[in-house]
Amino acid sequence: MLTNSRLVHQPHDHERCINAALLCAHDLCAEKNARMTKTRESVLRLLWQSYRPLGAYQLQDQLAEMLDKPIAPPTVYRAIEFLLQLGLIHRIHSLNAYIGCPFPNSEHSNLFMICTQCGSAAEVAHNTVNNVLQSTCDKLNFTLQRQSIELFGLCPRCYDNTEVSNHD
Amino acid sequence: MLTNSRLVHQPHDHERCINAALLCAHDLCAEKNARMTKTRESVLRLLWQSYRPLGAYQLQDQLAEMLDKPIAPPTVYRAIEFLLQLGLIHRIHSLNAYIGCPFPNSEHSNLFMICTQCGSAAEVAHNTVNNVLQSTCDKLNFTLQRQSIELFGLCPRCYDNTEVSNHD
DNA sequence: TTATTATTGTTATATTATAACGTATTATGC
DNA sequence: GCATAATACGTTATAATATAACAATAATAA
Repeated sequence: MLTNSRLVHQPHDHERCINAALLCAHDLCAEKNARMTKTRESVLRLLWQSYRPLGAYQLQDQLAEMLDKPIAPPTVYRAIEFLLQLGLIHRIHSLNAYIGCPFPNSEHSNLFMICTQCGSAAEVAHNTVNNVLQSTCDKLNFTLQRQSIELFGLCPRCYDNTEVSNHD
Repeated sequence: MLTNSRLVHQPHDHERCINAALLCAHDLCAEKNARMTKTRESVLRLLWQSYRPLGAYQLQDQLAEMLDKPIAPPTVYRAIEFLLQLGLIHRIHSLNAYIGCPFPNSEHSNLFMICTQCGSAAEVAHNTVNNVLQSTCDKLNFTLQRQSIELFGLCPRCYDNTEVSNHD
């Protein structure tokens, strides 16, 4: 199992995560002959900075501030589209929001655990899950191409907080 | 495993399915003291009639035709909201569309197999899948509340058609 | 340098969803 | 039955999300 769950839910030096992700993104672009422009990198950085998925118009606001100039929706959506194509970010459909992918190189489940309390989203890649889904598809003669798994509930931290408040 | 996969992908007397679903919906309403009005029943029928999920504005058009009067978006969204609450329909987030639930009574996976060719969506309830997801959440101390699983690929029929055309 | 391609800017608009408030309908107590 | 409350629907306006189309600019290649 591969996950950023602990990093999402526990304090750590997140600047290092962000920098590593950006480096990795640059490498991937070099490899694929794609251009990591200022706009695209800024969007990727913003998505990494946030522990929870950001909507396109939240990104628009933050990007405008970061680049200190007005940004129109198409600019944001183009950057999103580019990063999605490269697998550097994911779309969370049930939230109409986007988030940085912690392991863009590996085959994975596209599985997210989204906290209904704090909004954080952790990604999980788990072969067992993939295998079960694949075999279910096989049984029904469904040729699986891609998947989107969004789990909602309480993250460890918010669960603990709830417990504490229940003791009041 | 519980699924409507075969019904979705093979010819059959679908009128009977629709009528059974409507009857079942009426029962559920009686049980919960909810009102199955004409508008709500019409929306449910339309969603059942279609083998693929329908968007709110597709529903608006079809509902206007069915009831022979103009229908505004809020009317559609209210009916959708009502039916969602009762578990009679589901929302497919990645499509912004809605579909009738073939087994509203049973606990289930909220798992859909959506054909990228014909757009059909079959629902699957599978304990094994649920268990694997639950245990994955347990491992990461994530308290699962609900889930949305959307699998994309080729349904049996479209896969067969593709095979045939590959022989050309 | 010039031609070519890729990216961004800009304006307008499509698509999906909801807020707010008034009217009509249905259920309930008397 | 009738008054009352609760529920559902009609209507208008608008919010939130996303894309189309074309002009301007920047990066790359010839």
